[in-house]
Amino acid sequence: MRDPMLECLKAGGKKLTKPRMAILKILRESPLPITAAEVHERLKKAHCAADLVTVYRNLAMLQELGLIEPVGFHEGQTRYEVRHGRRHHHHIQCRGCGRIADLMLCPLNKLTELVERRTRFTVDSHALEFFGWCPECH
Amino acid sequence: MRDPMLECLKAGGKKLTKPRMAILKILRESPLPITAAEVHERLKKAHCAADLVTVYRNLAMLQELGLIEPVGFHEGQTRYEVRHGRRHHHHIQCRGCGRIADLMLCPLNKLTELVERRTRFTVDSHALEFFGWCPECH
DNA sequence: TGGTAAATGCAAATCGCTTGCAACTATTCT
DNA sequence: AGAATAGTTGCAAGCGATTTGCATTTACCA
Repeated sequence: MRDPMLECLKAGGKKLTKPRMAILKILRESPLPITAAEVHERLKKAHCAADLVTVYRNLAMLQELGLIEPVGFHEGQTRYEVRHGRRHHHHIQCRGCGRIADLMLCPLNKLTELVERRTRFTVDSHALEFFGWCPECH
Repeated sequence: MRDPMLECLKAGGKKLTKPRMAILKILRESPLPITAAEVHERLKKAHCAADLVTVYRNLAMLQELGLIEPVGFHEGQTRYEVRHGRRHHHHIQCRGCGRIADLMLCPLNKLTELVERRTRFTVDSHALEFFGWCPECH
């Protein structure tokens, strides 16, 4: 097999069903975080249509296994992005057209320690998104 | 008058109604970001009950005027926090009990320029939240 | 004080997401 | 290969957060 994501699924006692494989493929092919509705839409286009409920259930499961990560932009819906094999990074979204771009940087490695010292929390993860205007929108 | 928030409302052609003033008071008295439902609840307790719809409409309006700011923790609901007169800062939320704490720091002043150079977006704002475990939860 | 634009409350609608359940299907065990 | 079974799926219904339509009320400027 030799596919770390599939191996992780097996290790978790998950079955490699047709809808699941199609959903995973779509997630892996998307360079940017996508919503459940978008996954569902792309399934249709790829003639592997699965129910939207199935999409939600698989997204939840993949997130639990740590294979995908939620990304939020205050849009009223959650986007997801594959984690495996991709470097930790953040995003910027255009306030005009909603376009999202990857931001291959993270200034927080050093800061985490400071946050832990100040708050006495154990920091587990963080979310960082930028908002602004893309070249086309202004 | 001499209240910058009220002045901003007037400048926007907004009326200073009773429900609105009560909502504003609650937001200003909350040291941490709160949800629409929480505002609504506290209105009741303060015997200034207003409809939940009114709360939502006012939150949307205050956000448009830039007087309050949304804060998201992937909770399925949006929290809001007064901006005026408070220093720019971020938050950390406990994955166990949901408790939120202020984090009076922002490592992004310098970074914004780099982001703009790299993406060609004009950066307008950013959101940064930390997640972890508070002392009580572990 | 009256006129008017804005705001409110109520009911109903919408949206993103979750749950219950009966019908399937990938895997595992003979 | 075939049966047993645990995990999955689709459909219908449910749910919580937020929005919309509309008739009624209210702040506030002339």
